[in-house]
Parts: sequence; C-alpha cells; structure tokens
Amino acid sequence: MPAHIFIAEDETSIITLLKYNLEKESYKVSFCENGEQALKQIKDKHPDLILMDWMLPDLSGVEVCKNLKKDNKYNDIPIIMLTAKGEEEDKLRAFDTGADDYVTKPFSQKELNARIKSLLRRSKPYSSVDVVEFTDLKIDRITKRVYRNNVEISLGPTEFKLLDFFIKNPKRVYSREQLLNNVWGENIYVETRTVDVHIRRLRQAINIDKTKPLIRTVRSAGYSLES
Amino acid sequence: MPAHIFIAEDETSIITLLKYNLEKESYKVSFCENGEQALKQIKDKHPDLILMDWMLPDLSGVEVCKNLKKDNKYNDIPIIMLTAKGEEEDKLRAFDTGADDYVTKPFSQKELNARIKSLLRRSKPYSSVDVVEFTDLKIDRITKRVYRNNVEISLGPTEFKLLDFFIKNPKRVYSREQLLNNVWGENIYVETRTVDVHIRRLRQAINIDKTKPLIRTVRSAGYSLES
DNA sequence: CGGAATTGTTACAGTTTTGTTAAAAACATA
DNA sequence: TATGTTTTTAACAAAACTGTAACAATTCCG
Repeated sequence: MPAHIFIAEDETSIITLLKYNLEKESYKVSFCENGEQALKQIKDKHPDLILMDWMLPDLSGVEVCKNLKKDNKYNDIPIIMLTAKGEEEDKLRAFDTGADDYVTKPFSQKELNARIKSLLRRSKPYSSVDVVEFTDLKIDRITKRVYRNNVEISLGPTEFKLLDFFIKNPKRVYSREQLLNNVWGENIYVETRTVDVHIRRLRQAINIDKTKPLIRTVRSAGYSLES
Repeated sequence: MPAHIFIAEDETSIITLLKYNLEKESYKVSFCENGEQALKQIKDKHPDLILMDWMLPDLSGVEVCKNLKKDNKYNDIPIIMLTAKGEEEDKLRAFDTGADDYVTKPFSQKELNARIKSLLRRSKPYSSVDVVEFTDLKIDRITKRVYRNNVEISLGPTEFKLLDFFIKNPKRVYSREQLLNNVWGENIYVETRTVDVHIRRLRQAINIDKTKPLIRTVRSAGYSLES
C-alpha cells in the first residue's frame, strides 16, 4: 500500500521530474496543473501528502492550502509548499496557512524525499478521515472493517475497495470505466462487465436485512451509492 | 500545560537566544551543553520536542539522535537538528538518523518557531510507557517480558518486537512491508513471506489456552492485533 | 566446544478471490 | 406486444493468497 502523493504545480517540467522521482521511490503519484482542479481532486482522491506550488495560475497554492486546513476532513494531509521565492516572509506565510514544510526551488530531490519520508512517518496514525460514515454504513480504512447498522460485514478486497471508492463521493454516478480506473487501476485490462459482477457481490454482502438497496443502477451510465 | 522543549547545544549565545525566544512563546525550556548529559536528561525528562546541535563536544548530536530513535520509548519525540553546515550530505544524514527536521545556522527565529509548531501539532501521543496492556496481554519493555492473563509467555526477540509494534496501535492493519520496515528495519532485505512465518510463531506463542485468536489476518492487506 | 534457540527461505496444500462467460431477467421504445 | 439493448445472476476455472512444516544457516550461551 504505497503512499499516495498529489502534486499541484503548473510547470510541466517540474511535474515530470517529480513524478519520475517519486514513482521510483514507489509512491503513487497524481497531479494537477491548476488550483481549482487541485482542490477538487484532492478532496476526491484524498492523498497521503501534497506537494503544492506556492503560486498557481487560477487559485493560488496558499488559497488551496488554507481551504484544506479549514476542513476537518482534509486538514490532516501533510502539505509541502514548493516556492520559488526564498524570502522569509513567504516561508512564514506558508507555515501560517497550515503548510507542514516547504522547499525552495530549485530543490534537491534527495532532500525532498527525506522531507516527504519524515512527514509521512509522523502523520497521525488515526484521523477522522480514516473512518467514513454514510447513512447506516461505516467503513474503517485502518482496521479494514465495514459495518452496517453497527453490524460488521465481511467483504473481499475488491468489494472493500469498491465501497471505499463509492463512499468518498456518495450519490455520484460512476461509469464502469471510471470504476475500473479507480478501483482496479489505470493500466489493467479487465472486461467492463466484470464490474457488474463485483457490484452484485458488494450488494449481496451489504444487503444484510433487506433494507434499502444502497447501490443504484443507472441504466447505460453506471452505478452510484445512495442513501 | 505548555510543551516542553529540550535544547542540546554547546554555544552559550545560541542557547540564550533560543531560551529567550521560546519562553516568550510560552514553551517550557530546558537545555544542556554536551551530548552524554543531553541523552541522560532527555531520557529522564522526556520532553515534547528536541532542538539538537549537529555537533556536540563529546557525543555528537547525530549519535544522540540515533540512540534515541533506536529506543521505542523515545523515538516518538520529534527532533530538529541545528546544523551550521549547509551541505546536502549533512542534511540527508540528519534525516537518515531519524531527525524530523533541520535548520541551518544562522536561522530565523520565526522560521524555527513555525517549524516547531508544525512538528508539535503533528507529533504522536507518547507511546513511552514501560508497561503496556491490551486486553489480557501485558508487555514490559524494560524487562522484555510478556504476559497473558498474568502468565508469562516466552517470545523470541523478533516476536517480541512484532508484538511490541502491534500493541502501539492495536486493531490497525499493517501490511507485510510496513511490518518489515518497522520491526526488521528500513534497509534490510527480507522476503515478505517471512512475516507470515513470524506471525505464526507469535500466534503459537500467545495462544496459551486457545482463547481468542488475537492476531487477525486481513487478506491482501496484512495483519492486526485484535482484542 | 557443542547443543539449543533463533532466523529466513522455500515448497506444498488448502482456501478464497477473481475474471469470464452464457443464459435469464429487466428495461425502454416503437 | 415485440424487439433490441442493458443488467442480473449463476457457474466455473484460473489466479492469488495464506498457513504450515521442514530445512539450513546463524547466533547464543553454558
């Protein structure tokens, strides 16, 4: 289970470099080149650590940072600010907004890696984001347990990941392709019909006392988690 | 209850400055000017954070750091290295020995304060007690003895470390890689399946009177300690 | 030194999980 | 109602994963 690092940075060359470097360290990496998108994607993907450019075209990195730190759900994600300016004022402002560390461009890859490792090591073992509830469903990512009405339910690994993904954005409809990409992985070839089968297995598992269906089929579009 | 910060630093002028500054921020401050003494006092006082000079007259800061990080009781105390050298090699070595951050002298007081705040915010609650209990299990880190229902159990060194690690965060599921990193060490090459074998040995050892299983297997994820 | 304890590796068996397929069912629309 | 499309369901074989025992290498200790 590699740590997932999110990069918000508008210089393509830096992204490329970072991505190469971090993936070599076997982190899972995703990125985004502007602030609005970054905020959205971070809330969606909930990475383990964020590398954030101090300046971003539309919504500045500082703003994104502030926004995240205000939200209980996301303020535990450590953030490293990437800043081109060496001035002290900026550094302090980075910390003030809630950043956990910063590096000044151009930075040493090795040093960055060390800082990342240090932050990941220190990040809280349990945080509110690890236990997510939706209606009578509860999923604990730390203990890998799932409950319905406080009754534990046993799920296979794929079904767990599937539910975990759905619960991040309940009510949102995902196509089979989206589910394959997010639950199975990006470069894996699996039949789209396979999703149906796992949806069935998940349904079967969470439909303890034939209450509400919870997983909705949207014909010719996909599936969603409903209350 | 203000956070207690310990300073290990041999330049009196810096100590004075730091002390003045930190007490103004209403931290409780204590200090020491050489390595041997520092190590002793740290173990005695168990501060919340340490500012450690990279070079100390007798026992270097690096050595003190290493020593602390090896000890389960103290490795959760965040350490900021104070180094006069700006060279990358030193910085990296600081992180390697387990330091959580470093600043280069001369440093900005404001920046240091920010880094301290960030580290304190992020630091774990102490797992620094000698005797830890979890359900009917008791582990004494000093005497290295383990009891179940007050009956002593004999464990090999690896099994002891394994249980000790599990008991820090009971119920949390750890992957085999995480266990290898935390119990065996970071740069050691051991097959992941070896974990299974030691889990079995630990299970065998603690399953005295066939009570509860205690160690849970989470398929495709790892193991956890359960009540 | 010699025996006991500890350690990491491997192979095998047993079980669970997974993806695929095909048939049945459900749905939408003319 | 008839028809074509989409989803549900069951069954099955392949793949993945874990538990266990046995073994050799190493360390520990009297």
